Amino acid sequence: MTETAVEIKAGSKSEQAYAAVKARIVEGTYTPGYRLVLAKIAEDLGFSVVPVREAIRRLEAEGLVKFERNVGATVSGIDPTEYLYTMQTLSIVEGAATALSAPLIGGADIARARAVNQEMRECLEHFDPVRFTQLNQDFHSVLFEHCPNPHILDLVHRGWNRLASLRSSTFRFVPGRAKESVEEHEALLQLIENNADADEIEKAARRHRSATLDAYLAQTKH
Amino acid sequence: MTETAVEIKAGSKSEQAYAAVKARIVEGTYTPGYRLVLAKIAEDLGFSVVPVREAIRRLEAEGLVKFERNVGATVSGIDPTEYLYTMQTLSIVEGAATALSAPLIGGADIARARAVNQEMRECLEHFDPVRFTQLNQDFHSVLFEHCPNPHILDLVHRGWNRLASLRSSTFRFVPGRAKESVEEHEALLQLIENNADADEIEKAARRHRSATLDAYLAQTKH
DNA sequence: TCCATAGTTATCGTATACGATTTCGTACTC
DNA sequence: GAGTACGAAATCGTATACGATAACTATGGA
Repeated sequence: MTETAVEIKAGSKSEQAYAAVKARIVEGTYTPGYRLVLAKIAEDLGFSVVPVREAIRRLEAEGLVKFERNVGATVSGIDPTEYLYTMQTLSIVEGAATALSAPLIGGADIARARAVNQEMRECLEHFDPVRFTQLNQDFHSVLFEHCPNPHILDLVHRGWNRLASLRSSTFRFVPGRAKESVEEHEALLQLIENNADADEIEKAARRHRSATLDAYLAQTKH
Repeated sequence: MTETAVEIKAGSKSEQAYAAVKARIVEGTYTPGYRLVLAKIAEDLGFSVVPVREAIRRLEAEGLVKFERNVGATVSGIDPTEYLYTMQTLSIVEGAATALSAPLIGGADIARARAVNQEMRECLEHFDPVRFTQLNQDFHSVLFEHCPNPHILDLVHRGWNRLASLRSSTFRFVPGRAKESVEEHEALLQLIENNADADEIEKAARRHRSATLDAYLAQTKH
């Protein structure tokens, strides 16, 4: 009886394993290339391998893990090509998510987003890439929390997870982009506030993402 | 030695099971609501339940199957809300896929697409909804086969699979839409042929999908 | 007659076990 | 010394087995 709550929260071992491994990947404990040995993970968690296998397979479907037959699973890295694909896709689904959410975003949401954005500005000055990246996600979460289409929202989240291993790399490697980003946030908020055309909002949101991609490409091309 | 080819083709049992069940769902052998009993499927295929479980989980991740803990798996149906979400998402990703592919589509591709579209016209006259739906997919496959972003292409395919259970329902239930669709195909081809603006192509492709959704909504609203 | 409850059955969830495959290391040959 | 072949260790893939959970059925009481 006393443990019912815990059990409900825990869910099946397969799900626990999924959540555990995913968390380790997203938070960076398991870095790209890390070899995920089923038996080892199972032992760590105190489970058998069967639920762990299921978890890995699920992560594979989300692109976080590469699972090769009779060889094993490794944490997916993001090579430049993958990065391009992912950012391009994110640009599209974030654009759509923003446009769909915009009419549902109220004054309180805008205020919250502004507060987050303000904190991001401060992170710029104190040079705190980790917090900046977290806040960046928070900012967009505020925009998307009213998104009327859960499928699209799901695609956004998958993209974010896929990029998780690059945590704050843009901030570090593409100087100036972070500052631009903050300004684009404000511009986006104003468009939403003024009930701008859905098309215009979508384009702005898209560009916000693809500009980061472009900055990255410009940086790495030589 | 003689069986190597077969084994390679077969892949792991988990994959075989995935392919088998997916095929049965997409082709309509398992209709929405159908109860997928692990032991039964396993027996059918001659496997044990473990690889079948993995297969079902994968299908769940794609939205084709609903898997409830300690209850079992059923083939997902598409209620009007789900349909809306899926079509809206498809509209977005197909729009993007078309716009990205357009510059890579050559004269031969256009010709092929036109031939398919012509056959679709004939299906209209002979009233052949099944073939029409197949050709419709073929048409778009021609457009997308050069898509430079495999992630986006994957999203398109997932959407198609998700709609598979509704096979040809639009044709049947929304009179006139099929004819419109064929005309929009031709218009789309002309835009691509004339190297129209990417934006314009994207919008046309989007509208092509969302018009079907609108027709459906208009039909069901009363 | 209808509802509640206890027992039964069907099905799921996971552990364990073992055969299959790959990988790595070692010894042997050229 | 380099390359090949063989063998051992690690790891995966799947079958089987069993405990846990939920759905079903039948029985008794209101």
